[in-house]
Amino acid sequence: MSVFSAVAEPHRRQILDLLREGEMSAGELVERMDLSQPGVSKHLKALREAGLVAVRVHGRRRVYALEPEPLEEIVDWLEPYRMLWSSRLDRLEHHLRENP
Amino acid sequence: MSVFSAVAEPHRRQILDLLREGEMSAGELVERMDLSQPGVSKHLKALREAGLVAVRVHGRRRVYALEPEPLEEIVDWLEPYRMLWSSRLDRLEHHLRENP
DNA sequence: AGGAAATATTTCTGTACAGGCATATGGGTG
DNA sequence: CACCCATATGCCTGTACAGAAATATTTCCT
Repeated sequence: MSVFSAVAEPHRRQILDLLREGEMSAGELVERMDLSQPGVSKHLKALREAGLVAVRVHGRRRVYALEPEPLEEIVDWLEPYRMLWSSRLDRLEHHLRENP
Repeated sequence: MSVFSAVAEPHRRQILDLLREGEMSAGELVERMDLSQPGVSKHLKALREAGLVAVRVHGRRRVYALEPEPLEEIVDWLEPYRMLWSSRLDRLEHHLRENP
C-alpha cells in the first residue's frame, strides 16, 4: 500500500495524529478512538507496512511510535503545486495592489 | 470523495501532473496516458468533484485546468509532521543517507 | 502450570471503486 | 437534417478493503 493510500483513510490519519503526542500502546490508541480493537490493530498493520509507525514490544504491550519519514514522498509530490498556487496568490496580490 | 482519496489514485495524480504543464483537453490527456478514454473521463469526474480541476467547454472539447487549492488541506495536515521530523533531524539523516 | 491481559489474526459481509466495452449525449460541419 | 467528433455515462466484473465478532497468540503474574 502506498503512503498516499495509507494516509487516505481517516482512522489511519487519526492514529498518526495521536502518535504525534508521543509513543502510545495499541490499547491506549483503542481507548482514544471510536473503533474496535481489531479495527485499530488492522490499521496499525497497514501503517507498519507503509513504514509510518514502528513497534516496540514492552511486556505484553506493543508500544507504537510515529515514523514520519515516508510522508516526505507526499510533501515532495506536493511541492510543485505549492509553488503553483503561491505564484497565483502573488498574481492576485499584484492585481489587488493595482486595482484596489 | 476527500482530497486525500482523490490523490491516492496514481492515474489521478498523473492527470494533475500533466495539467501542471497547462490546460489540456480531455482527449489530449487520453493520448498522454496509458488508460482508456472512459477511464480518464471517470477520473476527471472524481477530480472535478474534489475541486482539483475545472472544466471549460470550448467547442466540442472540454478543456481541463488545474485547481490546486484543495491540496492545501493535505499540506496543512502534513505541516506538524514536517516540523516533527525536521526537529528530530530525520530530514538531515534522510538527506545524508541518500547523498553520502 | 494456569489464568488473565494485550494484541494480532481469521472469517465473514457489505461496499466502494477501478477498468474495459458499449452506448448515450451534445456540439460542429457539410 | 444527417453525420462525425469529443466526451460522458451505464453496465459488468473483479478486487480491495473497512468493520464487526470470534478466535488465536503471546506474555505476564501468582
